[in-house]
Amino acid sequence: MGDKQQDSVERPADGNKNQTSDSLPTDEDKHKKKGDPNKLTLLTWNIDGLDLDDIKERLSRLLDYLIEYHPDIVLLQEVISPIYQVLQQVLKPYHVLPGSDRSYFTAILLRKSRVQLLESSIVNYPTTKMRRNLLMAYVSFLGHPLCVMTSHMESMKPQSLERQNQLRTVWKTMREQPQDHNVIFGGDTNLRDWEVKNQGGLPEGICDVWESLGQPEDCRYTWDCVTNDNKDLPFPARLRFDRLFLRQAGKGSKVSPDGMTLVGLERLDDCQRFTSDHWGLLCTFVMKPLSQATPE
Amino acid sequence: MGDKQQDSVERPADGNKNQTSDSLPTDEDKHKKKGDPNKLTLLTWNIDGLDLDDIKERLSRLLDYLIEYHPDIVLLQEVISPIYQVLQQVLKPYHVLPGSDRSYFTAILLRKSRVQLLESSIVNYPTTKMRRNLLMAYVSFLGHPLCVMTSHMESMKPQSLERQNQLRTVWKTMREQPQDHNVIFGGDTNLRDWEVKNQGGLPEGICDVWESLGQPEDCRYTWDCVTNDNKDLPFPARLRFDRLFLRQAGKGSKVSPDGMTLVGLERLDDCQRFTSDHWGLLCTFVMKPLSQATPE
DNA sequence: AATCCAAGAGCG
DNA sequence: AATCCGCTCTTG
Repeated sequence: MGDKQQDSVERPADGNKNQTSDSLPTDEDKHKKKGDPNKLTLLTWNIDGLDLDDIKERLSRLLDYLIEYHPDIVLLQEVISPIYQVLQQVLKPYHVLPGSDRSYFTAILLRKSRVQLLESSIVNYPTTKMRRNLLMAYVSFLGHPLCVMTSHMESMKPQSLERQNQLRTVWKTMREQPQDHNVIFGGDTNLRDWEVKNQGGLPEGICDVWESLGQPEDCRYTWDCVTNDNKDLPFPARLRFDRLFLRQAGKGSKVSPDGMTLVGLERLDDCQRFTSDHWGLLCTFVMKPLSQATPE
Repeated sequence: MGDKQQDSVERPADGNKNQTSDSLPTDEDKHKKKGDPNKLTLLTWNIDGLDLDDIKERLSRLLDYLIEYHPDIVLLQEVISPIYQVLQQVLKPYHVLPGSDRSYFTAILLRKSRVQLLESSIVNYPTTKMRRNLLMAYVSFLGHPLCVMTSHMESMKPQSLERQNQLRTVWKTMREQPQDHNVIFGGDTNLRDWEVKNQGGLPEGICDVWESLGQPEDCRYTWDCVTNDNKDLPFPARLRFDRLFLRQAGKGSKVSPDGMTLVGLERLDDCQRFTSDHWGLLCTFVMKPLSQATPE
C-alpha cells in the first residue's frame, strides 16, 4: 500500500499476477516485515542472456520478478545489449550500470530511492580469455558507505586456474576497500568448493554469506540441472556457482547477512521453461550499529 | 686420501657463466674456485628408499656421491630406517637429522666442519594423508644465521589440493623466519607448474632457485622417466618435482643462487639402474655482503 | 610396499 | 553462437 508512494515501477505490458496485498492485518504485518526499510535487499542472478530461445517471455518474467521483489541492489550476469536497453528503459526506479558494452556483460542496478551511486569502476582480469571483469559501485545506503561488486567469473571446468586468479583478485579488491565501507560481492563465480579450498579457504575478514547463514540446503544449488531443465542436460548436475561474499566494515555500522532465498523457481506459462538456467539469489542484510557489535 | 684435512674433492662444473675473470694459471685457479670455501653447497635428493630392489648397490653409490661432492648441506627424502642407520654410521663428517622415525622420512645432513646446528624443529602438515612434514634446521654457516628446510610433499596428481596446502605452509614458514636469516628450502615438492600458478605464483620475497638461474634446461627435469628407467614406466613423463626456494635475509649477508647441476645421472655397474628414480639437485650459493647488495 | 604422468573418451 | 558436470577408464 504505502508502496505506491515510494517505489512503484512503470511497466509497459503487465500481466499483474503478483499484486501487493491490501489491508488484511496479517498480510500487512507480513508486508511490513518484508519491507523493513532498514534492511538491505540484494538480488544476484545470471539471467542467461546467451540463450535466445524464448527470450521475450523470459525477459518479461525477469522484469516481473524485479518489480515484485524490488531489491535495493540487483547484480546481473550474462546481460546482452538488447536486454540492457530494456532494463534501462523500463526500470525507471533503477540506475543501471553496465560492465561493458559488447558481447555479454554484467550490470549493477541501484534503486535510486534507496541507494545513491557515488562512483563506479571496473577492475580488469589481466588474463581472462572470456572478457570477464569485476564491476564495482560505491554507493550510499541509508547514509552508510557501501561498496558493491559483481562479476561473471571464467566459466567451465578447464578454466579453473584463471577462475582462481579472478577469485584472488576479487578477494584482494574487497580487502583493499576503506575500513569504513562494508563490501558486498555477488555474482556467478563458477566456483567449485575445492577451488576455494585450493586458495586456502576464505581469507581473514571475508565471509561467504550462504555459509554465514548456516548453509541452508534450500538455497545451496544455484545452478541445478536436476530441477532446472533449461539446458536439457543428460546428466544430473547441481552446483553452487552463484555466491555472495561480505567484508564487514571495521568501524561504523556493519552489514550482516539476514536471509537468503532462491528466485526464478517457477516455470513460465508459455514455454514451460525457467527464466534462466541459474536461480537468482535474493539476500537480505541488516545494518548493525557499532554499539551492537561484539566487543573485542 | 687427501680428503682428510678439509674439503678438497672436486665438484662438477656449476652452471653459472658469470665467472669473475682472472688472468692466471688455469688449473689451480679453477680448482680453487670450485672449492671456494665461501660458497655454500647444498644437495637435495629423493633417494627412493621405498624401492628396495638393488638397494645395496644404490645406497653404496649414494654414499660415493655424497663423499665425492661433500656438500655442506644434504637434504634427503624417502629415507628409510636402515638407510638412516648407515648414513649415521658411515658419514662421520655429518650431523644427521631425521624428520621422523617411522615408515619413510626426510633427513637433513650438516657437514660439521662447515655448518653448526643451532636448533631444529618440525612443522606438521595438519591434513597430510601420507605423514609428510616440514623439517627445519637453524644453523650457522661461516657465522651467518641460516634456516634450512626440507620436505617430501604429498605425492601424486590426485593429492594436488593437499600438496598446495603444504606449499602454502612452506612459503608461510619461510616468510616468518627472522629477517637476519637466509632461508633455503629444498625438497621433493611433487609440484606441477600449474599448481604454483594456482597459488598466484611465488609470493613476494621468495624465489625459485632454478628460475633465478635462468631456467637452465639441463637441470629442469628432476624426475625424468625418459632418461631414467628405474620405474620402467610405459610412457614418457618428465617433471620438475624437486625444487629449491630461497628467501634472502633482509639485513646482513644475503645468500644468492650461483649454480645448479643434476646428480645421479650414471647407471650403476651391476644392476644397470640408477641410484634413484629422481635426480639429485646440487646447488651452490654465494654469500653477498650487505655492501654488495642492490641499494633500495 | 606399490605406485608413478597427462590428455582424452565415454558414462551416468 | 554454443556451451554446460564429474567420474572412470583408456591411451601414449
